[in-house]
Amino acid sequence: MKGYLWTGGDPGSQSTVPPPDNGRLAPYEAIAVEAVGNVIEFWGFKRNQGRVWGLLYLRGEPLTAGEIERELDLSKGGVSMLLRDLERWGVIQRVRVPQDTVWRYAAETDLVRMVTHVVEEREAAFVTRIRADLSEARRLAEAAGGVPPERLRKLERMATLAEHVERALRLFIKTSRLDVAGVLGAFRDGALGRKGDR
Amino acid sequence: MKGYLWTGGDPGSQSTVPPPDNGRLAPYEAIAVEAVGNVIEFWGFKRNQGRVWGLLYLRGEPLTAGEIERELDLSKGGVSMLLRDLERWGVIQRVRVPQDTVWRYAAETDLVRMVTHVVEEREAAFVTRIRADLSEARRLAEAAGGVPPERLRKLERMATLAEHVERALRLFIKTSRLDVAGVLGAFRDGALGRKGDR
DNA sequence: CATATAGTTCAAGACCGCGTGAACTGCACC
DNA sequence: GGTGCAGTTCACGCGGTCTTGAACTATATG
Repeated sequence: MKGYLWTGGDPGSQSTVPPPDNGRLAPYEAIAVEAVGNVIEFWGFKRNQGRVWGLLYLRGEPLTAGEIERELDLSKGGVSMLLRDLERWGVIQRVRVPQDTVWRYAAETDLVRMVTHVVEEREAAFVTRIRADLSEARRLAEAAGGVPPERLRKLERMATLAEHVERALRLFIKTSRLDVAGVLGAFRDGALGRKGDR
Repeated sequence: MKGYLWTGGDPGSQSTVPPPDNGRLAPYEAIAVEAVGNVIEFWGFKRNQGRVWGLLYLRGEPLTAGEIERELDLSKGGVSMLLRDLERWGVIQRVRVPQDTVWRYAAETDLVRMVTHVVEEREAAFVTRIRADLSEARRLAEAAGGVPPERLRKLERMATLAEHVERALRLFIKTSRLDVAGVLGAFRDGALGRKGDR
């Protein structure tokens, strides 16, 4: 079992078997949370980052680390790191409820923006690099001499190809942004008691 | 060392240290091959699948498994599996040179088509599934009753979002295809002594 | 100041995918 | 039939990533 909250607690009170994990997530919540987890993983982040954000978003009200830990069955340390990441990305916000001592965390609605942003950076940089490599290869090949022109043509073609993919990629991101903008509008008012400052 | 060709061979003849891997790949070849490897890995395939294809494409003429093994410093078994995969995807072709007993492998020019194809399948199916999950979650939530309408709205929004991402994705693939088509045309004649039958 | 709880950090370990290399099959040639 | 090489299959191990859990710091409370 993972829980780590009641350090000295007597675990035998509720039931002998570790309570089957997700403390109390309603089935529909579990599904939704997993869905977000999958999406986010798909885009190259950690699954659990998505799950945490999903939970926070769905719940609407800020949760404490302990609650997240329990609901999502994660370790204390893990939650801490996940929250830090998400905060750095700007997709959750750390809030302090009046006269309460613990931090709570609330979902920003910018998950999409973050994803497209990061993806943009990552992918674009990557594809650009590839292109550069291929140019370099062609340069080298030319310099070396004795390389059949046939091959030079191939290298050139590969580079061109990369260029085109790059263009398509950028277009995708832009489109995705635009296309999603409308949704985001509606989305935005779903944010709860915090201002969307970023 | 990886080489595995001369089973009973005396490895001491050439030099005491294992010949520094990539048998004879020209620097420019190495770069190009790695570039393809990176791209392909980026799209969720195995890096070495890309490297193999890259080598075959660049070389133009069909190579034997042994040659690939040596040039790319892979194991016999590995090469076999990689080639099988690539052949299944239809991006390389197994050819038998007249009066020669070994198989040789030649690059098809359809790498791009394959990538977009597979990506299409994978991603689209994936995103679709997410959407389905989210709908399901909403259904469950409604059925369960007692779920604040606030939440229902959120679930709905997530689903809508997924839908939009899906649309953008499809568009991307289509664009990429079109955009790349021109290049492919030029590409195509780069294929050597084999018919582009598929 | 002592104690308890919230939060952070990081080494150790679980987990997973890939490639290796050995055993095996198949085929050709002698 | 036997030898040798091309090709396939698969259990194992290596290397990477993610998570855990314990030690540690910070902060509040009596």
